[in-house]
Amino acid sequence: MTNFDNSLPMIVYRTLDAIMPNFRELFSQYDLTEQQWRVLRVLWDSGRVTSIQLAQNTLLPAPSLVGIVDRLEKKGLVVRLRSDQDRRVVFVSATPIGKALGKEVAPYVDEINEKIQSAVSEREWKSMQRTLEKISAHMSQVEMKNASNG
Amino acid sequence: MTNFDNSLPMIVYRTLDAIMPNFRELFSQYDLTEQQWRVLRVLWDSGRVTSIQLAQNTLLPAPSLVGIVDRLEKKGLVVRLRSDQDRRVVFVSATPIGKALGKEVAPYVDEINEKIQSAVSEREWKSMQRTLEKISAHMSQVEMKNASNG
DNA sequence: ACTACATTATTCACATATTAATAATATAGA
DNA sequence: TCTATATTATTAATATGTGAATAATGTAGT
Repeated sequence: MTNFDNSLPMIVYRTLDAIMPNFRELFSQYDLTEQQWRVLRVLWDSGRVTSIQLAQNTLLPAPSLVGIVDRLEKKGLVVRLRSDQDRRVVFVSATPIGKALGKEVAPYVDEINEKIQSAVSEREWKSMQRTLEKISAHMSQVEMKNASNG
Repeated sequence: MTNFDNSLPMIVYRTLDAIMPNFRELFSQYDLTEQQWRVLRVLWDSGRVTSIQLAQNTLLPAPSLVGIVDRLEKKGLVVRLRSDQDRRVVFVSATPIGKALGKEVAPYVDEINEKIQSAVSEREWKSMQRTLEKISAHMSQVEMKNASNG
């Protein structure tokens, strides 16, 4: 059980359980989900972005993004625009209303993030971040789908 | 963006994206989801457990546990038993088959966990864990539901 | 131009997360 | 005993995650 409770997944899930309700409580006041806010946050300072870039920048899976962007579009916060150069590509961008909402919420998000960081020293924080990045680099399974050409 | 990419949620999600596929790949070989394995793992060395305890020990939300336990029960890996002392309470316990499966998978899970830990020194690991626990303690909103009696 | 393959976004099927509500049961107090 | 309230598990409604498949389009090579 020590083994289980001290595994990285459980450590990380406990952390998320502690911090995410703070964000969700905020976002619900603006009728946003956490994922919807992540999309707004990325579009807000990225101009227009393809679905693939959006997935990378928000860390949201592409199939989930379809529904998330659908709902944001229905609220008038973002728009989709098909590329002329490559008809497969779809650009997503925030509307003025979407950008305004993003900027309205951002200060409160920053506030929560600052409260989180204030729990530990800056050295502890950066150390933790480096440790998690080391682990990520060590564990990422790149396993190129079609690497039969080497 | 620096602010966004370096926020704890994004740091943590990047970590999960790097490590969780390793576990899921393993569990899928046994027709288990990650959540289903967490339930087996807890029941495996906890005997019988109420739904509330199961939620606490697995970190899975109670409403999700209903379906997860349903599916495990359908596979013959766990059983539900209503308490006689308190008819509201439902005990969940692993069947012999469930325990056997848990013990079969466990070594491979340990292997992945060891690989994860091997990415950093033991001092780094414990420091990271302490940092995240500090943050959790700092951010947990206890907000007792009915604290109108004080 | 044609064929084989790659890429992009989406759909599909299923499992889980989130929040609020509910049914069944328990418990304290008038 | 009766009533108000609390507790436990579950259901309901909606949103998202996961993995595989698909439609539309692009590209390289013949």
